[in-house]
Amino acid sequence: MKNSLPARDSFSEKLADSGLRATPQREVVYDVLIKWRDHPTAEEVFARVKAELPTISLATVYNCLETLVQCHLIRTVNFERGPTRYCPNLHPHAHFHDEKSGDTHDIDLPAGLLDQISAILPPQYDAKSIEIIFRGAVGPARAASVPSPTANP
Amino acid sequence: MKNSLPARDSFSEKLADSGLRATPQREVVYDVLIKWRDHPTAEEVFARVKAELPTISLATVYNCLETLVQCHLIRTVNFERGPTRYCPNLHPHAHFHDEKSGDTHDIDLPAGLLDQISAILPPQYDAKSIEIIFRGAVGPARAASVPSPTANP
DNA sequence: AAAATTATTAGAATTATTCCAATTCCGACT
DNA sequence: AGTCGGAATTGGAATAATTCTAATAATTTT
Repeated sequence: MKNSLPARDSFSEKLADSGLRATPQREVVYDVLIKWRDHPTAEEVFARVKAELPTISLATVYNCLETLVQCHLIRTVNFERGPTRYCPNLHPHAHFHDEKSGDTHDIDLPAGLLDQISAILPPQYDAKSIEIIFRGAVGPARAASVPSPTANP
Repeated sequence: MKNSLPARDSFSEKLADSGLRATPQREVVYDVLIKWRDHPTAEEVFARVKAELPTISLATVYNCLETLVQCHLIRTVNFERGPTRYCPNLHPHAHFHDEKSGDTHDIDLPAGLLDQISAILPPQYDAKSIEIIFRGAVGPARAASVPSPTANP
């Protein structure tokens, strides 16, 4: 079975599209984001990348992150004052911020929802992107229609 | 004609609800937010408030803003890295960030939209609030069905 | 392989915010 | 009115996050 993600190829390609090179630092920064998809801060990325490239500097991590954002390989996430966080999920999705744990989860958006939301804008407004952020709590799995998973494989 | 906004009353009341006082500094900070509804930063609020209270300190502006947020008199707005901005509009609304001018406009939400959006969440997720941010351009009023404005009054 | 370009690095500088300790203010009680 | 105590304000120091700068290193081009 071959990997369905065109990640490695499109990684170099997307950089090349902007006339930039796929350096070891950029690769490892990107790999770290792909591997731990928990919306880390630049400092957290720095800590993780150092395991692989012990001599990398924080400035380089900032540079790489900025570069990857420019090339549309990753996105920034900003809610609450505080450090910017980074997200390699490029599909349209919302973020759910769990106020208890501080964790942020990606929420996939049903097709058409974004169009529906843009429809509320007055005609002069032309939205290039829409960001949706939920804040709240993630409870224990609520007993919904399925009574109990006991008999499930 | 009496003012339809219960602002001044509810201002003192909402503070009192939290056992806090309506000080001149808090009042002027709040007034400034009500008067210029352009989502200013703390520094901008500081500059505006100084016209009225020349001896106020930046620390006090931060304190007042924080206090007003606690009492649900204003809200914070955070998009882009950069300073937190403040908004006295408590009705459910989205923000449209004009990338040309840098201005942020409030967009009223039609009734039911927030419920509809929350409906996309898996059952364990309980959202206390939803934030919607548009980014894009506010163009000149688009000529839609009307072919040309030439003959228009 | 020299020149030119691009990328990385460490540290200084900047920005935004919070912390702290010292007054000042205000309301309750004498 | 005078005093006590908590609440609020203040200026400056401290911290956190990010950007800037100038020097070096790596890669590509000539």
